[in-house]
Amino acid sequence: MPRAENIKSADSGESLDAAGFRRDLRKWYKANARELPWRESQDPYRIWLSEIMLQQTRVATVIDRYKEFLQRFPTLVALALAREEDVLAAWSGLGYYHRARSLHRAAQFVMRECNAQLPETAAELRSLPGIGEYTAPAIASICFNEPVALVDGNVERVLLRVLSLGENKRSPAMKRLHEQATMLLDVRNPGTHNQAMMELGATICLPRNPKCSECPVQKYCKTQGEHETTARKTMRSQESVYLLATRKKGTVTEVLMMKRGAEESQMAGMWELPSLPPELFRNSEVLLGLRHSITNTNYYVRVLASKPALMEIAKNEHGDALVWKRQKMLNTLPLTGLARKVLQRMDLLHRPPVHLPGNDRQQIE
DNA sequence: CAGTCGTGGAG
DNA sequence: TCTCCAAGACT
Repeated sequence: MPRAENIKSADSGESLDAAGFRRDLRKWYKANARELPWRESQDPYRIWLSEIMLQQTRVATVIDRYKEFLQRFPTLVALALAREEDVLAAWSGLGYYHRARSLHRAAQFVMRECNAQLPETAAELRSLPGIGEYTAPAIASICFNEPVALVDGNVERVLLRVLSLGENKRSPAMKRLHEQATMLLDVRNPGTHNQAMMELGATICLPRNPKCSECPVQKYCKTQGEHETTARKTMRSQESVYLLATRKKGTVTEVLMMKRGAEESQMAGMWELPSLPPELFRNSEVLLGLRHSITNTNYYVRVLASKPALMEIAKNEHGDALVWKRQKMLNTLPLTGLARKVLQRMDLLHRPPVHLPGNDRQQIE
């Protein structure tokens, strides 16, 4: 239990040595910053892309996908001129597909209305689709040196701990976090400072088991890692069954695929394997079984091998949505993450759809 | 403004 | 195995 004598919590910002905090944080960051692909330049398009990809997505997941995406769409103009289908294909498996659609729309807007130059202030950036309260100052500070603070999940956690503000999302303290972040901001190096705050949260001030002994700003911290966490929603379970049907046309292998409706709330317009009613196949022999969790639902997935009877059921269920797709073209489709996983595991998916200049290595098999 | 939107990896 | 949740945005 916190001590009631801790009377400084209400106006904690005042009692913190902001200048010292900034200095120690900056020194630590210069010595310990991870080398990440998006830290190799300040090119606005590249920083922008990285910020969108990193939304609710781990650094380790993003690194390769970021490089591949840049190979495929090297510039803002290249992205703007692409078809949405191809943008989604490059995003396949990353999740939160509205990010890819927004990115694409914003690129088209910037190309047309801004002479292909990204706006340079947080306020202007904020009006672009997909750029919100966090991403706008991130781009503005990193690319254009605008002295604006940001609060992402990392910064929020760092500030709550350093200032001992508790975790109640509805508390007035929560609303003042941006002011606190602004107070701490290094206005001469805003981009570096903002990244340092996030880096601290991502590598030292971890949600569970923070590494306080390694923390460069431990002496400024009121809680020393004590931090309550709120309970999460429990996961639900749901079973699902998919059909994996292939056929040969001469030497060409084809796979039966299905396109999700444009009005679907999840993964609209993306491709997946034809689904079958799970209740009919409780005891069927399974080609592949796996679990796939989406938001707060665990999907227990069974994939069945093709039989004529199953084809009939699928045809009745989905009709014209079913399309035979050439196996070699599958990696150019915007596949759902689950479809990608299944096809990958069945060895039906070849290397990523990236044509590397100067790398004409042939497909294996 | 609370709900919704994906996914994979760590512990 | 199961829970947690990551550089949020949008409605």
